[in-house]
Amino acid sequence: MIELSKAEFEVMEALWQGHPAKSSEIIERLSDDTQWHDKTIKTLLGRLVKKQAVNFEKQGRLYQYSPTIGREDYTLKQSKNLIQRFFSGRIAPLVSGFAKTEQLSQQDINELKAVIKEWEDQQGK
Amino acid sequence: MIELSKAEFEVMEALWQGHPAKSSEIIERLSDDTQWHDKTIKTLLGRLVKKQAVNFEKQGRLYQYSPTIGREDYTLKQSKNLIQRFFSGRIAPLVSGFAKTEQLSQQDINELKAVIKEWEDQQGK
DNA sequence: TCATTTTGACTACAAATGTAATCTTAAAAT
DNA sequence: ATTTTAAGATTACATTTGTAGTCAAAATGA
Repeated sequence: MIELSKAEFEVMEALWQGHPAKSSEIIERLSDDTQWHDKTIKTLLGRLVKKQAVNFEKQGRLYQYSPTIGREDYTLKQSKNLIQRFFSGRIAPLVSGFAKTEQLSQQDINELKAVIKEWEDQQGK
Repeated sequence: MIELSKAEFEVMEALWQGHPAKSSEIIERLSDDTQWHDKTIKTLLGRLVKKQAVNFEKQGRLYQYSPTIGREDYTLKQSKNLIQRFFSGRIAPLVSGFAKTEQLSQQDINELKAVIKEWEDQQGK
């Protein structure tokens, strides 16, 4: 599985916002959230290409970069990995701990209910 | 916040199992799960002391190590951090994604229901 | 008592990571 | 046409991490 460092993940975020994208666009997008030097971002892009999390096509002398992995896939895999390591693969302890100190919205509750309903329908079947 | 590497976290796991503990005990516990050389574990223990995740008391020429941070605290903080970075701080997307590919137990479901109930009681109040 | 083992302290070293700077070449500006 | 700029390639360098090895002192065994 492709592993991304935190900085690399930030670059992926910028790329997931829209692609293919030129390095100048990625740098532009990241300028909102970070103070990174453009050289830094180029370095990170290069590492992402090496890791095959990103690929590019040449448009003349410019490169058009695209992610090779989806945000959903990546974040979910990482989340599962953490849940495995920290909570023996069970999600409920995480949710109850989380709920104790974080604000849950009505939408969160609705989505949790939907998950439960789906599970119960599955059981009855 | 104290940040632990993966290897350091494994050592903490061994220490959380029971403490204070001598390095020989920690090494013994870790021998079940890893192939680490005892020197490696000593190094990691030293780094944990430096990071102040662990402290020790001298018992003669031996050290008795103890964690300074709780497992619950640490894992929950890291989880929140991940939820923040990956899901804008909302837990529901994680839960629904998780539920799609992982097995949920009846216990998980019960705990999720309890979280929901608590939230709803809070709202009505 | 002398050799051996064990503990903790210190040192080692490659890979990954954060954070750029320099070099080369082509395009853009004057 | 020459200078300046911008992109990508290559190089740099400190810190963190994984994974030990060496050294000194104390304890233990023969």
